Amino acid sequence: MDISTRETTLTVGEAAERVGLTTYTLRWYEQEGLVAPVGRDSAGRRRYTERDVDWLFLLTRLRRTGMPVRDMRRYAELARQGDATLAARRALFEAHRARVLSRMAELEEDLKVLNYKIDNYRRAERCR
Amino acid sequence: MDISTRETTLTVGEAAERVGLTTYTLRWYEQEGLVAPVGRDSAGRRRYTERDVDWLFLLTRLRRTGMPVRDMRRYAELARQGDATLAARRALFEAHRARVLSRMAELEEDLKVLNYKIDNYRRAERCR
DNA sequence: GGTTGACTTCGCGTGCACTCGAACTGGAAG
DNA sequence: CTTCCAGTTCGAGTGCACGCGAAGTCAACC
Repeated sequence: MDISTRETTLTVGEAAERVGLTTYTLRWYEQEGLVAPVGRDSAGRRRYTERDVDWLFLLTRLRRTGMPVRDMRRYAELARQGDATLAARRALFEAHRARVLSRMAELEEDLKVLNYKIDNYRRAERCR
Repeated sequence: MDISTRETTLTVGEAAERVGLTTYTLRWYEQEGLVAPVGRDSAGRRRYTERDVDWLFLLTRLRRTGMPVRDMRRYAELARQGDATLAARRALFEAHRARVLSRMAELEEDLKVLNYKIDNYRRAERCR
C-alpha cells in the first residue's frame, strides 16, 4: 500500500509452499471469500504480504481442526468488518474450540479401542 | 447358524440405531465389502447378530479416527481370511494408531493457536 | 528477440462417503 | 382383506473440498 511499508511479497507459488496449500487452493480460497482480494503487481499477478500469509496459516489451522469452509467464510466476513465484530469472532472461536476439544476426547476413546484390539491381536498371535 | 446359538438378531433399522449409522450406510458398507454378507430371514431381510453389531461398532471407531473406507475394506478382507492374517491386522492397527497419535498431536498444536487467538480477542475487546 | 516458465481466468472433473428416489415385497395390526 | 410400515435392489444424485486442463499473458534470462 504505502511505499514505506513495502515488504517482501510472495507469489502464489511461494505463498502456497509456505502455508502448505496448492496454488489451486489459494486461488479458490480467494474466490470463495476466505481471503480478501490479494494485491496484484503491474502484470496482474498476486502478491502475498506477510499478513496475507499469516491469515492463510490461520485458515489452515481452522481447516485442519475440521472447520467447514462455509464457517471459515463466515469468519472471514466478520474479520473484514473490523473491530465491531471482535466479540462475534471470539464466540466463533470458542464454539469451535469446544468442538475441537470434544473431538479430541472422542479420539482418546477411539484410541483405547485401538489399543485394546492391538493387545488382543498380540495375545491371539502368541496362542497359535 | 446353529439353532442352539440362536440369538436376538436386529433388523437394519435397529442395527443402524445401535451403531449410529443410517440404514443406507449399513447396506452400502455391506455392498462395499466392509461387512461380510449379513444373514437374512425367510423374507430376505437382513438380521444382524451381536457379532455383526460389534463389528460395525469397530468400523465406526475406525471411520471416526479417519481411516479411509478403502483401508477398512482391506482390513475386512484380512479378517475374513482368519487367523493367518492376525499379524497383518495388528500391523494395520499399529500403523493406524500411529496416524491417530500424530493427528492428536496436531490437534494439540492447533488448539494452542485457537487459545492464542481467543486470548487476543479478549484483550482487544477490553481495549475498545 | 525468442524461449521458458510461472502466472492469469474459466469452467469442468475428481474422489470420497454417503444419501436418496423409485419400484417393489412381505409380515403384522386392525 | 386392507392398510401400513419397514424392509428389498438398483442406480443415480449430493456435498464437500479441492484439482486440473486449456488458452492466454507477461517478465526474465540467454
